[in-house]
Amino acid sequence: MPLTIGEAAGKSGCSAPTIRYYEEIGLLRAVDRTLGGRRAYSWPQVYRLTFIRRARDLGLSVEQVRTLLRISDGDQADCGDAQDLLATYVEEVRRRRAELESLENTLTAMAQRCGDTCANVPGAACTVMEDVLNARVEAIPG
Amino acid sequence: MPLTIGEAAGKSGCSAPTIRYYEEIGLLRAVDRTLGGRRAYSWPQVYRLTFIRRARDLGLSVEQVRTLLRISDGDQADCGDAQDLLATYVEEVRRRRAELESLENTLTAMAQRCGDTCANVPGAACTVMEDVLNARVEAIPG
DNA sequence: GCTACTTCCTCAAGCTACTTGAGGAGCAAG
DNA sequence: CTTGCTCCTCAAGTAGCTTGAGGAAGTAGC
Repeated sequence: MPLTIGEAAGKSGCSAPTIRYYEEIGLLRAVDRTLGGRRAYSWPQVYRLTFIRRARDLGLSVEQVRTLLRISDGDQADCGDAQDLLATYVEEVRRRRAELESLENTLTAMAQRCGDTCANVPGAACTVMEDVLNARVEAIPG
Repeated sequence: MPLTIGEAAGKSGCSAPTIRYYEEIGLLRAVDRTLGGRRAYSWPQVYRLTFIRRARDLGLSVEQVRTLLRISDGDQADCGDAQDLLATYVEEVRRRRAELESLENTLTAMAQRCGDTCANVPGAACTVMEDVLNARVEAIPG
C-alpha cells in the first residue's frame, strides 16, 4: 500500500516537484521505488512531508526545519533545542511584525497626504514621490 | 563634478553592484562614462537611486518601483495611479501583518505548551513536534 | 494485444533581487 | 614606477522552489 508521489503530494500539501526537491536536499531520505522506477511512499514519510509543509507554512526556513527534523529524529538532541529554535523564531516574527506595523503607518500617512493635497497632478509633482524620497525606513527583511 | 559609482553608492545607499544591476534592468538609464570607461553620475541620477532605495526599503517590488518611476517620469500617468499603487500595497502590508500576528500567537502557544509539559524529553516526544504537525496556518508570503 | 490517456521520470532552466568572485584595467599618491 | 584602491565585465551563487522538455511507466477500454 505505498503511495505514489502524486498521492503523497495530495496528502501532505507539497507538490510533487517539491517532494523531489526535498529528497534532493536531504529533508527526506530517498524512498523505495517500484519495479518501473517510480517513487513509493509510506505513511510515516507522508507525515514527515506534512510536518515539513506545516513548518514551512509557519515561515521556518528549510534549515530551521532541517534542525527540527534532526531533533525529532532523536540525533543527540532534546526538547530544549526545539524550544530554543522556536524562541529565536518568535523573536524574529515579533520584530518583522513591528516593522510591518510601522511601515503600514508610514504608507497610510503618505496616501493620506496625497489624497489631501494632490488633485490628479502630474506624477512628478505628487506628494508620494516626495514622501518616498524622504522616507527613512529599515529595509523589510524577507 | 560627476560622481563615481562608489560615491553614488555612498550617497544613495545602494551598493555599486546593485547600481549596475539597476542599470542593467532599466531602472536607471545608462549613464555617461569617463574616457577610461568608468560610470559618471549626476546628482539627479543619485536622487533617482535614492528614491529607488527608499522605495525598496519600504518593501515595494522592483516592478512596483518601476511603475512609480514611470509615473514620476510623467509618461502619460498622474497622481491617481501612484495613489492606487500605494493603496494596493498598504492592503498587502496589512494582510501580511495580520498573518504575522496570528503566527506569533500560534508560536507563542507552542513554546508555552512545551515549557509547561516537556522536561527535556527526547526530541520526538516534544509537544512542539506534535504542534507543528497539527498546525493549520496560511503560508506566510514573502 | 493495441491504443489513448494520465502520471511519472530526469535534467535543465527560470523566478526575485541581488551578492560574490574571477581576472583585469584605470587612476592617484609617494 | 610601483603600490593600492576603485572600477570594469562576465559568470555563478543565494533561497526555495516552479516550469518545461522529452521520454517512459502504468491503467482503462476495445
